[in-house]
Amino acid sequence: MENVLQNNYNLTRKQQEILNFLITNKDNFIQAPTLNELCVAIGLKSRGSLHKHIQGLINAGLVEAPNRKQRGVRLTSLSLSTNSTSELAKQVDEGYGTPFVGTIAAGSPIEALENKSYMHIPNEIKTEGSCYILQVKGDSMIDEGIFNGDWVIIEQRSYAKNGEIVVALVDKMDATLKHIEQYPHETVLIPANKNMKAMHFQPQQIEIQGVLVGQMRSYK
Amino acid sequence: MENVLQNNYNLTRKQQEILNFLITNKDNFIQAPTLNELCVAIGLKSRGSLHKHIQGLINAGLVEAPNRKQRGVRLTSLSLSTNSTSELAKQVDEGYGTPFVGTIAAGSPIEALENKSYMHIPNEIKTEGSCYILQVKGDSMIDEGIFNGDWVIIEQRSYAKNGEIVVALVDKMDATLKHIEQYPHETVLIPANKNMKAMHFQPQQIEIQGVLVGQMRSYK
DNA sequence: ATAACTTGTTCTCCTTTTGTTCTTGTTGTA
DNA sequence: TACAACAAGAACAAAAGGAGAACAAGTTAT
Repeated sequence: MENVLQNNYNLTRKQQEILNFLITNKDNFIQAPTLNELCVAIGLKSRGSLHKHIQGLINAGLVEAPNRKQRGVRLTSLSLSTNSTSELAKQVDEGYGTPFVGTIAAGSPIEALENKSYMHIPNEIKTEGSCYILQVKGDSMIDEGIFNGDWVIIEQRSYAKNGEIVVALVDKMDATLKHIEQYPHETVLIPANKNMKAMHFQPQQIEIQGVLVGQMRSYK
Repeated sequence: MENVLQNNYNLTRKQQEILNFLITNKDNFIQAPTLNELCVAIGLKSRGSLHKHIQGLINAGLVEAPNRKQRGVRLTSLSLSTNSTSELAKQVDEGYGTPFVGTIAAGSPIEALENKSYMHIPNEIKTEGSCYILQVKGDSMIDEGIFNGDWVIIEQRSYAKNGEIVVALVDKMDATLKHIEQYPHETVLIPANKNMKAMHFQPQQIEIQGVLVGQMRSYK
């Protein structure tokens, strides 16, 4: 899945990611988020690092944060009204629910649906972040209790901790759902199926497209 | 669409919190609350501290408190009109969802929650019939991909086909989630766990309380 | 009416949180 | 190799928040 945002400004990738996060989650914050809260939500450990990105968004007029006041980061009306708003964000905002994107099978690209549809899923199996749903094809995660035909809820995110289950894009070609272990010189994708072996890659071969946060199954 | 908790640009976090409290509880006070009452309600020990926040709300025109008169704190028409949509309306509008009843563990009665709660689940994992949700304790269905802590959606029903997964009440005592096989002179409950054995009962010992129609899991 | 009590107000002193700026180091790319 | 993007963390000042004392104006009880 490509980046859902169109780049109308000279934003860096990270700035774009943060803007995307702010737009998709603007209704999820009771109060305008502080830098620390955003760090946690986005996966940064340093306020200082985040601040630089926010500063870039402020310069672009997309975000405002009262100088020196401790009142959090807010979107400007500009960023809310321009077409820089991602399709995904718009749809979530309009109350369609969580987008059901398509199917994921080991060794193939994600197969998108012709007509995107939406499901209303409980908050218990999704996160504050921007989430989407895939249907699983195959048995590569069977020991983890993820079966052929199950739906998985994925938080859109480009990083992961070791051991998390991720949607990984291999060589910009094949999408797959696996446990991930990332080391400086190697990234390992580990299926949860006794009959399958872990696969080893160069870190740059792997692009994380999301992290598993929930799962559903129908017995009908 | 927006609720009571909407951000006001000029307010600090505490001011916003207090304003939210006043709005959501405006009908719960017989008289306008005093500073001391608000301290108790909000969790402050010092009137002086609270007064500073109230002063900020007064300056913002959102609250009024007759100067020096001992009349308590009340909302202005401004704050009442700009925040008229209550969260309650939202809940009524959306319906209550599917009841979350309690937990089910092999070999124990269903443990009901004191405060029943509700989840909104997608139609894909429930049926037209009346459904409820249980949280699974234990590993008796692990080979079926139902893990400890998973939620299961149960259609309330007193009969089942052979092979279906049911909530079965054994001897009017213990509730359990198992595959069921019903024969004229015997009812068998079959766990989905290689380490556990099927259990055989007289038909009259078993009472079916529902049939599994869906399952959910959180990886948060 | 007087005393006792409430209540809003102001003040000082204090801790925690937050935004900001820096330096250091890593990584990916032209 | 050089450069931009990015991350982590230290350090700092201002803002936000909290406790409590003191006081004056109103209210209540005796």
